[in-house]
Amino acid sequence: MVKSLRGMNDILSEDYERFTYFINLATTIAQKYGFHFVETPLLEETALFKRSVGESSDIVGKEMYQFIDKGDNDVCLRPEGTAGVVRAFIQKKLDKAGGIHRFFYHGPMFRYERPQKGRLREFHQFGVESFGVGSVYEDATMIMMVADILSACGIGYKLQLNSLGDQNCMPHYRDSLVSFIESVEEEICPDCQRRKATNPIRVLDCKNEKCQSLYTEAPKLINALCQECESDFTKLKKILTDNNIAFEIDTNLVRGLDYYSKTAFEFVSDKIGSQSAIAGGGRYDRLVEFLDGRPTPAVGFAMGIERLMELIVMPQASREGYYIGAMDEEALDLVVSITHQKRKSAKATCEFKTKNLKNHLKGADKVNAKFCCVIGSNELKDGTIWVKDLEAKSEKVISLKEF
RNA sequence: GUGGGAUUAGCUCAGCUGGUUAGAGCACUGGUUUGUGGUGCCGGGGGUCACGGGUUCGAAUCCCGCAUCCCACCCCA
Repeated sequence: MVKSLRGMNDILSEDYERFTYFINLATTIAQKYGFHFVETPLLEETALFKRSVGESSDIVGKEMYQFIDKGDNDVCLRPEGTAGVVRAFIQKKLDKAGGIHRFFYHGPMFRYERPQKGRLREFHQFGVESFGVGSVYEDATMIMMVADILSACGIGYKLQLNSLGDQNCMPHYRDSLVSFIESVEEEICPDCQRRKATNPIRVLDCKNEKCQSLYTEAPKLINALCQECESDFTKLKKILTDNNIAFEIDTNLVRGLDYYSKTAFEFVSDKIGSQSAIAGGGRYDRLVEFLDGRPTPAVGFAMGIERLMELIVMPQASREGYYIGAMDEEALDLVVSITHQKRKSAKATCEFKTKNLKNHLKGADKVNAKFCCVIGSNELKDGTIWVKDLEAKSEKVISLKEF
């Protein structure tokens, strides 16, 4: 039997109900915040991600579905959503048009990772990107939007917050951190020795106990912020506090993608195992410029839909529509025609087998219909139909015209 | 990519130190004395025990390999 590829799932039945419930809910909220849907290709030039996500990230270094297409182009399946949206933003010359542009998207992403719970090779993200607003109010707005979406889904979370600094303060901090790492280089774990070169900030959240004890002496980014980053971060904390959004500062919080600066945030859940980040985002004021656009401040976030799935609290499904069946062979054709008519205005299920009343009621109950409608020999003779409201438990016989 | 655990019916799982035709609950399906469901009763279908080898008179059970899922690392949503 041919099976789906490792780490790639089918979404159907109840999962699909849940999936679309989330998408619809998140879409409604994003639209309330003034965001517009954008769809970008699943396949992009590999160079786009090398330049945006950054080659130091494992995502680009070893997790991309990359290949040469028949036209000899180096292409890959998108491992994340932001790069494509930024590319589209620049390609449509919205950077030159100026003004504010707010987008949301959802769709599959691909990373060649070793799968585990909450980590798939094809997974789905819902994300938003805001271009043209440099104000930290927009950062706060992003966080509020995530909080709104999660709350609407009935999902509990913890919000972790950090500032990554900007091009003024981050390089200085990075230098001082690297020289600190060099001072303890002999004693740290091999992973950290590798990180020193690829992504030195990452050493801070190493899980090795020995490393952690050494890093208590390390310089903290939060103490090295320049004046602008410092005041933005202070302002952000005030806005969140004013709006009753609880957060904790995590000075070790690092976004995995190179393009982030200033505000970084992550929403985590303690109910879904080790892959606990359910949403993450931050500011990326330099990315548009990196991708050859006019410098444009930007901020965004992405949510991992598979990680949310089991946390979403669905509203109870209510009875809906009609179940229509026959108790006599002779009434079957009529029942099919009636169902066809009924479907112009409502959900209707037609039973093709004749059954006794009891079994029709069972059938109606199984498809969660609100009305069970049956035609037997009496009704066929009189041109009527028997209708029972399964919620109100009331029943009546009405003419087919009335029905 | 590294280390560990699991895999038996559509689902959740039993199945002892190898021993007749591999079980349960749920789900599905049929019937239930006069036309009343979700909540009665009786029946039925469904499993090359993940897959491939090996040991044995005999393997769901022991051994090896492989695939997938799960856990930790790594990475990240």
